[in-house]
Amino acid sequence: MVDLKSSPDTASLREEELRQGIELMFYAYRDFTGEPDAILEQYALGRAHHRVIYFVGRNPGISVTELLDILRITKQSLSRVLGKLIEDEFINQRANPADRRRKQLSLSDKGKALEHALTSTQMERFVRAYREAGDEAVEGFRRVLTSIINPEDRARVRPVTIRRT
Amino acid sequence: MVDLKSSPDTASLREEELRQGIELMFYAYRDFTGEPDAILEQYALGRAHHRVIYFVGRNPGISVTELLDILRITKQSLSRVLGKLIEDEFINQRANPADRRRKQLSLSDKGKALEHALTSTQMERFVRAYREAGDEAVEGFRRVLTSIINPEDRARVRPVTIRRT
DNA sequence: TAATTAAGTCAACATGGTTGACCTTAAATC
DNA sequence: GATTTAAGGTCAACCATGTTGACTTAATTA
Repeated sequence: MVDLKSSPDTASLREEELRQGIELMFYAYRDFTGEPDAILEQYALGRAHHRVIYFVGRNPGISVTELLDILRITKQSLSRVLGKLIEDEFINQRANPADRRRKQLSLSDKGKALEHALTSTQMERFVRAYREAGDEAVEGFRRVLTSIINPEDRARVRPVTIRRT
Repeated sequence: MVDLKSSPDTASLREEELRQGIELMFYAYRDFTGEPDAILEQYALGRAHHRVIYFVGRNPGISVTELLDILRITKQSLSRVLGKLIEDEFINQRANPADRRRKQLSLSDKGKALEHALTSTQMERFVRAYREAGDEAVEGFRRVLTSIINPEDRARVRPVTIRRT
């Protein structure tokens, strides 16, 4: 437990710092998802489809179960979203030859193009932010956000160890 | 425009760095909202109610229009959520004496208690993360996330200028 | 052969977004 | 004083994306 108040009426500096973190998360996430949402609308897709496209693109050959484990949604919820992406031919599936129950999901060329369009907007946002904030700040950003993630999931984010100079 | 690939087949180090930022945002936001969601369930409230409770608590006397401007949702969507919070007496409203069309929203004692319960879990997550990452990292985290926010909204996050020592 | 696992399906429902039309009250402006 | 504007609210319909629960099929493993 943490003492969040230092006096009855005034918020402590500590509390201000922590609330600032909370608000940064809210506003940053809101704006971070804004541009992709606008693109998705043109394809009659939503944010849920973006997440699937992103993680399939990032993990070619991923199975449905692995995808569920990343997204933390139910199979039924994924199936609606994934079904549409397969039907619209953004995503291909083929059986895993080693275990034919498993399906290997991957992006089609069309899917790769959309993934690029969506992710570009977010990458460009990070390019600007990293440039504005500086290399040292980027390292701090990574350290704090990694610690915000539940310990068991931290390894999911591939670490970038080599430093640019 | 930014060159996001340095070679046709292999993702560049630059692209890896940017994708790492994207994934940190996804996983951190997912876990950051997980604990409050569990508490909200006990009150038959959802994440939307949490956002309203948070920002009304943070800005006592805020008007509906100002709240809409923070949340970026429609009046109709807010009214459903806000209406329930008023009915359940988490939030009080009274007319602004200077302009009686405006309503001043504030948390009741019951609302403050819930706000505290919800926000505590997120503040404790930040306490741990700030401690793990260190003071220098915290400054970097703030700089990067601030730059991720659209410029016109950066001032919404109150800056913490005084450094702890 | 039996049990388990991966995947999928159907149905019903909840939450929290959206658009559009319309109303009331109060304040500001002509 | 009359008109316009602003703040807020309301009703209805719809949509996206999450949930639970029950059940099926095919393939692998014990």
